[in-house]
Amino acid sequence: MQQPMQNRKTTIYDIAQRSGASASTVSAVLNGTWSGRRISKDTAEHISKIALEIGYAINMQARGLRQARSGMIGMIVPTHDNRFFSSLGQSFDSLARARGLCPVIASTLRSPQEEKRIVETLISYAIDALFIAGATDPEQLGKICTDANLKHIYVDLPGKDAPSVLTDNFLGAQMLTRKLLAETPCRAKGPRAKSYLIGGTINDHATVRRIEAFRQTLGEARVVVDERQIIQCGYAPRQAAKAISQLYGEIGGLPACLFVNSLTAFEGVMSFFATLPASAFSDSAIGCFDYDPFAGFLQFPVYMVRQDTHQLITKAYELLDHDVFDSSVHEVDPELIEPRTIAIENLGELG
Amino acid sequence: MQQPMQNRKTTIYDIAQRSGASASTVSAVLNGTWSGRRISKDTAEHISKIALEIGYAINMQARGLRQARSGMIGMIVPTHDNRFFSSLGQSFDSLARARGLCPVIASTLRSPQEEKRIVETLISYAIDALFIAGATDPEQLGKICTDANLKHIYVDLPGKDAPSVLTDNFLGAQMLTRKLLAETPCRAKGPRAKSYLIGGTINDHATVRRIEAFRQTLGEARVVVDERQIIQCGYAPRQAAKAISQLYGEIGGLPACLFVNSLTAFEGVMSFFATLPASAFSDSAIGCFDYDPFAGFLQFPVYMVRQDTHQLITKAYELLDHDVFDSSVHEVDPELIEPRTIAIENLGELG
DNA sequence: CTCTATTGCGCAATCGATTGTGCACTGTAT
DNA sequence: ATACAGTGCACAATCGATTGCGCAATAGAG
Repeated sequence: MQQPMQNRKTTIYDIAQRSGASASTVSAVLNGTWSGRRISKDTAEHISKIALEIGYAINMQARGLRQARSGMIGMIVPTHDNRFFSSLGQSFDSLARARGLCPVIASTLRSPQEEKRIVETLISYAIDALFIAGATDPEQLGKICTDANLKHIYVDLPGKDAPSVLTDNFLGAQMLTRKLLAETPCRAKGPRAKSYLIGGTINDHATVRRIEAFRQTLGEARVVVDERQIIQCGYAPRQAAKAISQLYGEIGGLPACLFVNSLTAFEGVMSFFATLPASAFSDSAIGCFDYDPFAGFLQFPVYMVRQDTHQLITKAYELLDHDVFDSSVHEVDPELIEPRTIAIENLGELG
Repeated sequence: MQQPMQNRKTTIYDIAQRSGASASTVSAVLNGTWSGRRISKDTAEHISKIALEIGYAINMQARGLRQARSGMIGMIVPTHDNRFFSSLGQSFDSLARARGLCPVIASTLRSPQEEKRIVETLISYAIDALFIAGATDPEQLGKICTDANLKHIYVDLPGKDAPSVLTDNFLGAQMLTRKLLAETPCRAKGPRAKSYLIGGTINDHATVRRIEAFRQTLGEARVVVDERQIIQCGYAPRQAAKAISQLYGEIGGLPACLFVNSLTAFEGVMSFFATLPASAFSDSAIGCFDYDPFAGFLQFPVYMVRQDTHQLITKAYELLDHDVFDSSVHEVDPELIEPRTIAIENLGELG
């Protein structure tokens, strides 16, 4: 059936020759516009059959050039190797393919130069839309997209010039803080009786909202939070390890309530915790914003907030479909995960 | 500087007009072949300046159409949301961009139909090469790639028609099994004194090699392994949970030595472990092929094997660069990670 | 001063699919 | 028989960059 080994790939012209029809007819048949072009059903079926036989595959670059679109949709993330972003990526990928688009996920490594380069590259490939998930300089990217007339949607961070889909970080942090306060053994005295939030940076909108909720929730419990209880050490495990170690030294133990602001920071915290005796945790309630299945099974209970990545991406696609281009903000509720629970799996590993 | 808002994007023809040069000259200047085409340095600089001013961005579809290449490189993985594959993805992405290629990672969800569709799609976009990491039907994909004249390299699974880069699964499993045997408390009696391997499927080459090593290493210790000690329950957490629960019932506790074949299976195992008292683990040595930072900090020690994803991808790119197209197999050593260790981070989160 | 090299660059075809337009033919109403 | 509407399809331009080829101008040789 297949033709042996032409070095050149088969084109609509090859099919035109074999079928006796013109290239435009073949094109119309293969892209589904044939009835609109008043091609007879017989012709259409004949051509389709030949295309199948010789194993025709369309050249998307040719189509894209003509149509000034590519059928690809892009998303930028800080890194792939992160539970949250890879989960976003999985949903992005599945939903893109479900609507016939080719997903392209690129990582920026949190570098403003890289994220600019990447977006420009994606624009050169004429992607049909861009999801911006994690950007150090959203304004810069927004301007580039606008100039290039590229639809873009912010995911997990708010943008000024286009719609955003966010986790309700305030709600999540509020749930987590309340839970931690409720579960705190309350035996700790002095500086150890305080609550601490560790990890993240002020540049990050999510972190800002979580801190607000942390403050307000503690305020409801008539506790005043001072600056030293909010430890902004970034996301890197190493920094977090250093920070928690220092705190431990300063207050002579773990605080009654510890809110870790990201999984990567929690990795660092854990590497310090590993040096402590089991008894060190008995007076503390520990929580983490973001979910990891194993983190729920440590020696001590860890409360976690799980963002609904699938819903975030689903909403983002809905905004695309409905041609929403204002700078509206759409929030998705996260979920509080109790210790020793395996959360419902993402699409990936249902097998 | 920027022109206000042309609906159409600027092309080399726009630059040709403004500079007084021809489109072919502009093209040569912008793609770097100008000295080969004997364009003067003055002209080149003049054109480059104009291109910068009006914010020209090349149309990669036009270039790709003409050159029958795209400047994109593809990789297929089962899922994004998996520590191993997302780590592969991160290295793939970084190294692609380092050599000026646009990375495209697509997930197959372990479906033969999907993986076929995806590869065909990528071929339609004229990707320059494809890394196949995780495929249920590698032969099928190999044939498609060969027919399309597409360079492909297998990563983490061996292919028959192209080079493969693999973790030395035998070595990894041997290291892990030896470690587990050395660390087994040896107090368990009867059926609980045996060693068990749980997770994975026989269809998977990695699993096969790991089982071989498990068997041989136990053989060295003069232990015969029967079929029931190798529990092939797939990768899904749920299946693994069921399997370990059943085993626990059958042998009246945990085995002296438990080799879990993947992180996802280990998630399922953990969800069962969470129902057990801490004392249940005292007679067992537990290990997992694949690494998770939190899994190292559970109530009991967990020995893990960490695959060197960066090296796997680096080698794969080297094979591309050196035009290796035979079906040679290249192995990369994994690393045994002791409990309570944070392994060296991947590129992603160096911050 | 003529003749060949070399320099510098433009012309036009090309990649493969899409799409606006128009031609030929059939059927039908007048 | 003439006109008119529909049917079914082909022609050729087009998207934007690349590239083989060739022409003009200048430089240097004799």
